[in-house]
Amino acid sequence: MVQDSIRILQAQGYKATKPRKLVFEVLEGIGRPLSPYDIQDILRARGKHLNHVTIYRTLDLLCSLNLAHKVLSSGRFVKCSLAAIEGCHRFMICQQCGAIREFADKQLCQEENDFARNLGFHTEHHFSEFSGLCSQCYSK
Amino acid sequence: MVQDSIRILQAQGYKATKPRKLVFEVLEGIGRPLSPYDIQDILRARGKHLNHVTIYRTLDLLCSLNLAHKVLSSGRFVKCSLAAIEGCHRFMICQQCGAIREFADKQLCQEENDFARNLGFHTEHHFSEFSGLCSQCYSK
DNA sequence: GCCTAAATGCAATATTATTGCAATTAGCTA
DNA sequence: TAGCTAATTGCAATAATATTGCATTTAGGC
Ligand SMILES: [Mn+2]
Ligand SMILES: [Mn+2]
Ligand SMILES: [Zn+2]
Ligand SMILES: [Zn+2]
Repeated sequence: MVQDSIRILQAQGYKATKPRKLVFEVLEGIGRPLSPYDIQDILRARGKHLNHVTIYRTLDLLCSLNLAHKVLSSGRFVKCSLAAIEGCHRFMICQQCGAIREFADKQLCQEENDFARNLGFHTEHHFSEFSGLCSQCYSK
Repeated sequence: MVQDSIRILQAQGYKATKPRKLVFEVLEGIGRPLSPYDIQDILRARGKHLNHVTIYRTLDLLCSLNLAHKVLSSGRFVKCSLAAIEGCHRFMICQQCGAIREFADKQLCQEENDFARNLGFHTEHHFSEFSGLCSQCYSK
């Protein structure tokens, strides 16, 4: 819900502004990764006009609060679908249809952290995206 | 060695051109991730002038042959340091000093593939970057 | 040395992202 | 509810990153 996210913003001392609500509504409603300019176009089509700088700033804020994520392999943004689930949030992305699914797994993270630790590296965050075929596309 | 990589290019039917050697020399020599324009600047300082389009095209080629990789979290490029090692190549990147280390681990890949498979996803490639502290920076 | 497919350079253009500053607004307080 | 103020937004300029089509050059085979 947009409402929930807005409450989180406010709880952190950020204002619940109209532009922020609009950007979040788009991310929530569309469900797939969008570039800042995609978001601007979608809003324009709805008769709402936002400066792209505002959109960038809003996305930065949402990402900093883990309410959204930047998908690095495409440079686009999605709403986080895992709410308050701890640990690093990852994506599986179908290279055929573009479907994206977010997941988290503590054990996987732990194994990666341990592996890195053995090499002397202290991990604070994982970026991790799987590319492949979703079940639908695979069965074709 | 630049020589080895050039041989791989040729083995695939690509020409061993001067621009390609120059770009590869820079990646090899500098050792840390560089943007296409960084590479252009470095070459310019050495009295060599390459069009940025050529650099982009060379980097695309090198990446397609896994002789280099794009580090997605920064958008920069590094020479592959794992030569012919199978499986997906990952990075650990120190957020303090920028040191980058490439690694591969079959078991980690297998566990990730299995995990995704359980969710119905058939993985073809992992993209994965760890962010944290290298041993040097950690001990400070 | 010649030939040709492959690669490069160039110019234009598109896309993505950031900055400083003036104008506006959300949320607090009286 | 009106007024206040820090936070936020819009605007304009600019930077950084990336792609395209086409004319020119070049590597590598003959
Ligand atoms: Mn998430
Ligand atoms: Mn590699
Ligand atoms: Zn699919
Ligand atoms: Zn370090």
